[in-house]
Amino acid sequence: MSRVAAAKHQQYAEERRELILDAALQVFANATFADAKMDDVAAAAGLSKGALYLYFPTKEALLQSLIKRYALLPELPELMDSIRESPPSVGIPSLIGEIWSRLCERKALAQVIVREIQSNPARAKLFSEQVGLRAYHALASYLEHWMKRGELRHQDAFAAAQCLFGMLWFFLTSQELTGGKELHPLSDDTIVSTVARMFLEGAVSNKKRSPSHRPAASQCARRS
Amino acid sequence: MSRVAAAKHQQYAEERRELILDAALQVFANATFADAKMDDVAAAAGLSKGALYLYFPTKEALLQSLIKRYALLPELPELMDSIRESPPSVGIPSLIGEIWSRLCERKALAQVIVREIQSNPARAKLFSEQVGLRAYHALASYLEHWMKRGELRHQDAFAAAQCLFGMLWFFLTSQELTGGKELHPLSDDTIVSTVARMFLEGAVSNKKRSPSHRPAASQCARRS
Amino acid sequence: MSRVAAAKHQQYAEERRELILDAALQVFANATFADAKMDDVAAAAGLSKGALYLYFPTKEALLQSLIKRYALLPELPELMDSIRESPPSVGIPSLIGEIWSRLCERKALAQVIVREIQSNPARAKLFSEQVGLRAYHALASYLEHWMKRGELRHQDAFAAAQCLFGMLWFFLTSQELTGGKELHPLSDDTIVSTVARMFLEGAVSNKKRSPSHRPAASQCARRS
Amino acid sequence: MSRVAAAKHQQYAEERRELILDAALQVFANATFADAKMDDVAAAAGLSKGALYLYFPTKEALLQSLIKRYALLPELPELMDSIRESPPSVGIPSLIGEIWSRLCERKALAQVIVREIQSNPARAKLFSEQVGLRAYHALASYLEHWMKRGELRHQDAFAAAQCLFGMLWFFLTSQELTGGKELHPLSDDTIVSTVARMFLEGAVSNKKRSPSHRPAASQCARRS
DNA sequence: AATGAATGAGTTTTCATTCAT
DNA sequence: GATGAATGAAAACTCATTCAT
Repeated sequence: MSRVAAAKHQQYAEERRELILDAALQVFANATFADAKMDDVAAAAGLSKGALYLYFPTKEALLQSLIKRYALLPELPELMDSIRESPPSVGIPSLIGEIWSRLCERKALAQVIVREIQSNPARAKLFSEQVGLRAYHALASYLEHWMKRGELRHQDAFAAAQCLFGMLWFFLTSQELTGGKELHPLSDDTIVSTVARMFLEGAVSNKKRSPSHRPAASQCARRS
Repeated sequence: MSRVAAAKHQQYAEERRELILDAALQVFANATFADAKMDDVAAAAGLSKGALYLYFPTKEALLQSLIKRYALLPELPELMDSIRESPPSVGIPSLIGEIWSRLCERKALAQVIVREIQSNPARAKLFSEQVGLRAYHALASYLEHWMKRGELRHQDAFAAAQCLFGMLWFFLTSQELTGGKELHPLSDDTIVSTVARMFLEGAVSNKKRSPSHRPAASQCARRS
Repeated sequence: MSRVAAAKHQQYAEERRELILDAALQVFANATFADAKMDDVAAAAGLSKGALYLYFPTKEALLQSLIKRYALLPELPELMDSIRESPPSVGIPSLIGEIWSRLCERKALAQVIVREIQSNPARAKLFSEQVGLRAYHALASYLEHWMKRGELRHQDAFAAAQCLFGMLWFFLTSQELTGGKELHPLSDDTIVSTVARMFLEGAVSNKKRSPSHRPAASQCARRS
Repeated sequence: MSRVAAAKHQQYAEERRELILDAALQVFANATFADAKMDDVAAAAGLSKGALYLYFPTKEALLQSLIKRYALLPELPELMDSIRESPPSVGIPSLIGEIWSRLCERKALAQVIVREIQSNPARAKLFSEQVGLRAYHALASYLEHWMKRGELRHQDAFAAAQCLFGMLWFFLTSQELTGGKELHPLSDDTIVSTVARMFLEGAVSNKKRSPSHRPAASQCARRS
């Protein structure tokens, strides 16, 4: 086979894989991985069952490719770079807005990941190495940068990063869980601004807060 | 059968169910529900497979009983009652400490719930009605109470409650996901105090904050 | 479970295994192992497919159990013992008769073994260790015994043993191959006596053979 | 198409078939026919899978062509002709040497045949008619020729022929089975001379044998 | 009430065969 | 003629559920 033909080949195969991964994402999002049938994936991809196995050796490999390829937030490092020099009061709201809109686009993937990762060490490792830690490090390093400059309170940057992700993640995944969509719908704007203010300023009323006298914080600090 | 005998009967059956649910929780926590075998549940309970079916008609019923019975935070309303009159600066850190210790005890249950609920509408409805909303309402009503009194900033109380739960939940579930346990271990105290301060005060450094001029929040509000 | 109940259990399971192995032998003998279906084995055993897997973990394990358990000639060592003191002129014909009748009983097993063993190293090793070598050694040691006493010609005893088995084996397996059954049927007696005489005396006519002058043997020896 | 072009065509197709059969022989020898994949045959032939089907309609047809075309000992009749006038003491050792060297060359084919023929009536018939019987008849007729001349003992010539083939066949196929190759290696010369002497003279020591008084043979004859 | 052997529908995976290019 | 992607029927194996004991 000529070099050109081989390259065409490669590209075709890549398209096929993409097509199948898309289909798999749809199917895995609507049921547990274990409950999802390869038949359904095939049907969703408009292919025969056998064709799936031309591109992925097993069902498990299909899932792992899904986790790897559609990394949850592959663009996070770039996002972080773009706001690195913006102070948190500007950078964080903007960052949260970006993350939220991207997470919403990838809700199905997020669902699959949250469900399938914990129960399986191999998948957990894969996610942690390929996806999870990078995001933490990028955000934590941004926070540390501004802690040093005195804009942000000194604290464990990794823990603070988790607080931020935690709030967003919970809004994302709890909408179905709590029937939030019907019972207490929140607009994207509300979510983003709530998280941003909560992360930056907390819930305490402004008038109750004075630089000289802040019992809440000191108490809290003392407690731990 | 005499009334007394019937009662004994009832009690015995109840004990059996309890025994089986405990076993099921162990088993379901270590694997996906779909991957967990009834054989394993039976073995963990020290019973025969057949005996399981004397007390639960199907595997699915077993899971649903699990979700119902071991509600994730059944004592939350009482907890809220006990701090209702404490101002947030005192009540919130205390509440967070209590919730965290209870969540840690029930990590297995939390894992099962987070995994199995989303993929199945019936289970989601069950959780939402029986468990989820109550917790939100209790916390939201506490927050609203102190918003009215001017201690807390006015905002969507439901959203604020989600922020709080989100941070805790994420710390709970992300430890395995991100390899947090080995790579960046955080003590329970660190977690509790970090969440408490973050919820109350946010991440912004104190000296940067002035009652009269707060660009972060306004910017944030404008942005969204 | 009481010791008695456990023992009963064991025995029951053993009977089941026996039943299944019998069925498997029938099925594997009529088709290649690879072509035989577990459904067919189940049907032949009067059980469901699932029941097979209660007693044998895989199809391959079933075959290997078959090879091990129904060793082709487990009684050969005893047979050899019983004729050890008989001179070859008596012992060999008797031995051949015994072997032949036993082989005929186990024709199905022999077919399975001859087909399935060569293509799979694991099976070949199993057969060689569990079954094959013992038989060779037993016969070879008998032959050596009588070579030392001068009753048998000195030669490689292992090779001579193979000649004997080879003739019998070939009669056994070639009947279907060559259509021997219809085209040139041979009675068991003919086969046994032919092999016995051939092994002891060879094909050369008696009158042509003289102690002083034997061109055949010398020529043969010179050739190799 | 002109006659010439058609002939070229024919020849080309014939070459293709030859190429494929060679590849198939390699592949079928290393695994069971059922376990061998058409992909492997195609790869071994350096062709695409589709091309195989241009020359053989099915996998089964490929096997049957293999059996027919590469008849195990097509040259046996000629060999027999060439020794027809040599007395057995000369002709048999020479014949055995020739057969052995040819069998060794065609070990792969022999393996395929012995495995695949028995389990399938159609294949067995094919082999028997096309290949097996011719060889038997040729050898049997040679033996009968020299029985009549008094050089060989009178006996069933067909059975005697089977004895000869059986010994050789067994040496050929048992080398892997019994681990003979490692545990008790025999040189080609040893095998050929052992079989030749065994066939002609048997195992009995010469000094024990007297023309006038031979209990072994008579006993043997009486027994059966 | 308790058991655990048996069931069989349902799932993943394989591979001979086809056919559009 | 040649290719190899696609097919789909078939097979091994699993496991929730049943039921005779």
